[in-house]
Amino acid sequence: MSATLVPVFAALADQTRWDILSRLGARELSASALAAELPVSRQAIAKHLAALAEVGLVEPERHGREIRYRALGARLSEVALQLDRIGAKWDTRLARIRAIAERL
Amino acid sequence: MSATLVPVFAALADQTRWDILSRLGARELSASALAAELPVSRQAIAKHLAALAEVGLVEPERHGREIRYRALGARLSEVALQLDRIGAKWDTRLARIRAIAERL
DNA sequence: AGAAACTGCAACCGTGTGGTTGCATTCCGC
DNA sequence: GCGGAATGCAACCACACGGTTGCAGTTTCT
Repeated sequence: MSATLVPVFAALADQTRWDILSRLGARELSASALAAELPVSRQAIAKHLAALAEVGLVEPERHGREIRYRALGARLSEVALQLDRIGAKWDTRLARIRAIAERL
Repeated sequence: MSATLVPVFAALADQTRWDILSRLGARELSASALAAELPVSRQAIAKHLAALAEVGLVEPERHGREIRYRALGARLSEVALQLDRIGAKWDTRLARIRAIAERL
């Protein structure tokens, strides 16, 4: 059910990737451009972008000789929806148990 | 802004922890009880439960000589809401840029 | 055509972490 | 009170992963 979610969370469980995502959320940038703004090497950025693209959080687009990436908010919202559903399910379960307990 | 979210995603980026969470979503269980259902040792489960409790996804409750845990769906939904907000912000940014581009 | 700039690939390193085993400890029940 | 069943703590291990450096391959602009 949520097995496919784990890789997405793995991708989101890193501060550097959030630094990247927040910048890509504002405007499209290449790996080199990101490396100029962040305190890590371009190759590290490239790995992060590959990881983010793997789970659909980011999308590459050739633009001349550089490749710009953009953050996909729709994908993030999609994950958020699944999370919310799971959380809601847990709570309804508990609510049911509480109701039974009160009846006794 | 989202700095406080990273530890939560780190907690969610593990299949075993999802196995634990899905069981705790159905009913409260102790570490030993979970260890009986999952193919890992009790101590491993205890570590996972500590990690999950650390980010508020799970809550312990003494019940006799055992400690039962329950999954907190509200916390998960809270995270989902923050995620959705961030995703929406990215998309509005892009929409604004597209609007400007079309005007030119 | 050639130089500059950007991307891609590979090897390597240190650390964080999921997992284990072993033992100490606490607490219920007979 | 004592034995058993639960948790807690510590040391240890293997592997994944974030990061680096170095070099090769492409594409563009003059």
